[in-house]
Amino acid sequence: MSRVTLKDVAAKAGVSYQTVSKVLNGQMQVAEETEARIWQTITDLDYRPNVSARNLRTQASNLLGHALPGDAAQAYHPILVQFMISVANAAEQQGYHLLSFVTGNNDFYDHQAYDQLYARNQVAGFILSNTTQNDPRIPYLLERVIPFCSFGRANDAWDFCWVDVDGQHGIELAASHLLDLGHQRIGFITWPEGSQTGWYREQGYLLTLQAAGVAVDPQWITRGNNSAQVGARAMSQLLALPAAARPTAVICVSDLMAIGAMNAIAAAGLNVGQDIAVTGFDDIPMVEYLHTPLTSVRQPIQEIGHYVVDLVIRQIRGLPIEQKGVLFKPELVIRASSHT
Amino acid sequence: MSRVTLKDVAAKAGVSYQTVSKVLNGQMQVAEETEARIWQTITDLDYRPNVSARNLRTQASNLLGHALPGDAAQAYHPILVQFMISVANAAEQQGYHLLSFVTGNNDFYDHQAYDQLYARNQVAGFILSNTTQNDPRIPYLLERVIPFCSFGRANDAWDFCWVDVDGQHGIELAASHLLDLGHQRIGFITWPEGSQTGWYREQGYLLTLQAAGVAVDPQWITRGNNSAQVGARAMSQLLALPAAARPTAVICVSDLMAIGAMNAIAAAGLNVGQDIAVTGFDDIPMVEYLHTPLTSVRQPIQEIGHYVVDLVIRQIRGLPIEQKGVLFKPELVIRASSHT
DNA sequence: ATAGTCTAAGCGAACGTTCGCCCGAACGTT
DNA sequence: AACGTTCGGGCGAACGTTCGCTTAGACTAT
Repeated sequence: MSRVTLKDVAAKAGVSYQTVSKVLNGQMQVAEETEARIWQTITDLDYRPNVSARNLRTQASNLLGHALPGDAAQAYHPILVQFMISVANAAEQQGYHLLSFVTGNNDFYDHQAYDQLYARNQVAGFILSNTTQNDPRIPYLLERVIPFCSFGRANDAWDFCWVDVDGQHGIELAASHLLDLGHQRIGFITWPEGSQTGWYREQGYLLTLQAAGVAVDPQWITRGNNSAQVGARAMSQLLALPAAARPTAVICVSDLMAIGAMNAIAAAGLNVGQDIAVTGFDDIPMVEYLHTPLTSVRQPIQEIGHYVVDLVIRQIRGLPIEQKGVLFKPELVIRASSHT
Repeated sequence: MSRVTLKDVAAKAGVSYQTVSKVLNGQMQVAEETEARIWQTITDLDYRPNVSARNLRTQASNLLGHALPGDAAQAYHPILVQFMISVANAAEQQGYHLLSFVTGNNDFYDHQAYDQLYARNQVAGFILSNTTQNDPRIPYLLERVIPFCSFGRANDAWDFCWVDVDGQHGIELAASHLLDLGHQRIGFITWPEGSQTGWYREQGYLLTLQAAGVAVDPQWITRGNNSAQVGARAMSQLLALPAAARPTAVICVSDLMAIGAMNAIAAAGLNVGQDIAVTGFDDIPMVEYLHTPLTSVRQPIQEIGHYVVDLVIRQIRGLPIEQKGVLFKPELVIRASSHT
């Protein structure tokens, strides 16, 4: 436990403890000489302010809450750790820390846990990830005027802070790249309808092909949950199409699905990159070293984390916010899976 | 901010606020009737105790610190998220929360951040992951009598709390399985020397082969960092051995390396599972759906997380600890990569 | 009837800060 | 010489709890 307090420092420096507090908080009403002496005493005694006392007095908290998916099995969100790291880094630069919690009863979007943490003054605000369309957390937090920022968009009608990656642009990059390579029949493996993220990416796919004068065959679009298994099944369906309709390239909305698709291609005796081009999304560390290295869309996760934190803290501190929603442009990392 | 306090509840219930506190903390000196009335008032007003005030008064904290690797690039620790989830779950069952922090200056084992958090009374103890041999954090924390528990062992001479997976046993399972299938020349792709985790796993490899009467050729053992790239390179080296010495099966100490090895096998025109058997370690969600599904050793990460939390909290609360170090047995999940 | 025990609840204090207000001294202005 | 201003620093109070001690009243035992 932190033994040395303000009073100890004050006693040794020969001032009142409130004066020490002033020095710590930079309220410049202290003579330079005195201030220097106090600082010296602080380092001499290795004094550290007590967080609870400070938070109690200021009615604040230096913690930002971030929910983890409560069920470990469904937890395969490949860039979650990277996101958390960038968030933690950014938060710490501003004197905040990250509180990771799981929501009860396997219900990731349960607002109880959010309510609890905020009402008890444990956290000053929240960072949301895995945001979905109609995400119930958002109206809940908005209504209570609880500071938060989401990684990911939700309903357009809701006026809240978010940062997202421009998935439409990411898929545009992939699609343009494939068109440039001469592909005309391009498949699209995506999530079930209703996914907002999926919708944006699909727009990128549809609009780019349309702009290139390619008529999209509805059979080219296959949907399923985010798993390699679904990717493989979807790819098999595409391969089963008659030769005239069969895609020569496939865009996947996640690396996981792309890996499954590549499996299915190999299982069918075809070569990824030569017979069929494949692109993924996320650029998880492993895809660089797959049998055929995977072309993938990389999100600027570092910047996103920093911006998310900035937006929450601005709300907490009551600072002005220029733009409530911000899109970051991803980049396309081209590898052999789309290059021959 | 939490508007309603003990005094508000007390006023409405017609008692002193200290009495309300007694009810909250179950100090049974309150008449049943009064207690019921107070509980009713608490729910009526939706009262939540202020965490900072409580922590200040009790000189405690309800937070457990856990360091994330500060550098996102090296952060590909596939089961880290699952570990965190199990830890957060277990902690919350005991009224604690998880504070995730990054250590400064890309030095994961920097003790400054630990010191800072503990001295400021921000956390009550720590959970260590990515523990290494000679891990400087351990003597540091021990010396200051800061409660902590490590996921992973370190120096045998150090007397501290840890929970680990029995890697030796895990590799024994893999090796026995391969021996049962008739393999005699079994390669081993592992981390550089000096890794304690690697050493245990290597023991499992060496002892199992030895017990089966197989003389291990030193050339079968290849080392490198934990990446698919290194796995591929190591596998290429093994494949380049003269036919009489070339392994017919390979045990990898991580799935990532196993994936790299499978790449190299495919690139050499051979078939995983038929020409060469491969096993991994971690059983990350994806390996089930690779081109050839990967046989892998699965760690009971849920139990590990719960036990780690239990050990820290016992230290914090001064409860007895029966056993300072605990090993959990992993299981082998057999798939096609070692099965035909 | 008196002393002793028990129960329910109240009260003051403290945890370590920060905040706002006050005050004395020194200085400059008219 | 009287007055306003600034500067450096002190002081009391408060944030919302928990803890230990005290006490009024009721009950029991002698």
